[in-house]
Amino acid sequence: MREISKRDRILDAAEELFAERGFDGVTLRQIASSAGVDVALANYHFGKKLELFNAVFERRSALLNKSRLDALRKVQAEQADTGPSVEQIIEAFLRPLELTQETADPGWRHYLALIAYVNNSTYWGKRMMSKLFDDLVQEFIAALRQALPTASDQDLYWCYHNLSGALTLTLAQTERIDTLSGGLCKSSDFQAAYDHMIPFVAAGFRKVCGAKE
Amino acid sequence: MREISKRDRILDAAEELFAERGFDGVTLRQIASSAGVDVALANYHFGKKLELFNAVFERRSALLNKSRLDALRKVQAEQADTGPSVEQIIEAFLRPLELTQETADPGWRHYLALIAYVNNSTYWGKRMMSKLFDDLVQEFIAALRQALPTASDQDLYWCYHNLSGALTLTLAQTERIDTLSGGLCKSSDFQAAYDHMIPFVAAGFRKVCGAKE
DNA sequence: CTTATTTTTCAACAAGCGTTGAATGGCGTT
DNA sequence: AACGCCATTCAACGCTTGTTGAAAAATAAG
Repeated sequence: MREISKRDRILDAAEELFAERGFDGVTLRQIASSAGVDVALANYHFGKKLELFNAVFERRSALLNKSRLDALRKVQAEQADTGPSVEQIIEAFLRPLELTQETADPGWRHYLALIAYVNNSTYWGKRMMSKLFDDLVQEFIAALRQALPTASDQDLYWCYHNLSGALTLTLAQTERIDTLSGGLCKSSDFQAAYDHMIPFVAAGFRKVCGAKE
Repeated sequence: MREISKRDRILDAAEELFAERGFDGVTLRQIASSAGVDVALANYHFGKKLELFNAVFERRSALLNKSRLDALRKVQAEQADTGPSVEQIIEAFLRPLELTQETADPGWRHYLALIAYVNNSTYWGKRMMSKLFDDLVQEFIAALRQALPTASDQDLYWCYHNLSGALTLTLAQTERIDTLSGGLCKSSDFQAAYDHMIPFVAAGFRKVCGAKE
């Protein structure tokens, strides 16, 4: 069993704490303490606090984007003639996020909550989301445009906005749905969330963007 | 034209800044400076920083809840025989939030962004959302349960979760959809957002919770 | 073993934080 | 005009913050 380097322990601790309390709600001393290292070590490895935040945000983004894009390419290849259905595209958009549930690493869960925090904030979203996730999103929207040839771009983007919102709240894992439902639904159960989200969102896309009958 | 009291100016400034940067991202000195008052005045009127945060969050909640509940009661009275449709219920849930666009007061916009911030955070959500908004939400879910008599409660709550997510991201007004769509969609245009969200979400509810054909 | 390099800790800095008690101001009542 | 009462400011407190340069420890190289 490989030892985890102190550098990685700092990233892990920062990931968890930033996800829980945001950039300003966490001090470098809390991070260092949680990682079991001196406070100056974060500065040595990553520079300023903001650079540590960026490092955390970027660490897993490439891997995540690749696994989602791979899923899209796969259904596109399988349905090379007709093109993938709306459900298949949304499935490819969401299911790779479950990857985080299977691995033993709890860091993925914290990371997804961090994405939700950034995506829901004007201030942080502008600084961090576009650079890392815009290309991927436009790929998926292009696929949806093909699956819904009668859709206007405006309708398409508003529908994506609804999907993005439902996803963001899921990633945030706020446990609010647990309370509201009296324990019937669990924020930690991504699979159940996506099982419901995929048909929900697909029906929404078809209704708003589908061919008028 | 009535002068705005310094007490209210503090609430307004705090509302705007908390919505933008979160509880920990704002200092009392920034709030005081933005309100044009001394830093000690916030403490005189509201006590600790956290109490000011609570005061901001509670200030508009009763009025907002009333206007949404009134909208629900109205469609329920209009459709006393059959009960309101899914679309009508969701319309009553969302449209009152537009109220904020018509009034000249920009505070409502900041307030809704603050709700989004709180609702998307595990930490703040647990402390602030339930107390003020649970009763209202359960009212709407009860109405939806009646409109969708074949639905299981679990399906119902997951669908509400999707609605809540789409709404939360809308309230956050992150302008991310503006960028993605190349200006075609505007975060500031609540009406366009709800025009698309209502049919989108209604179709989702029907798909997941509707009678199997 | 010695040296060179990287990693980690130590100790401290200036700046900014939330908060407070005392002083000041304005304003209606007597 | 003197009083009392809020509202507001002033000045300062003890504490925590992010950051840094130098010391120490660990690791790698010769």
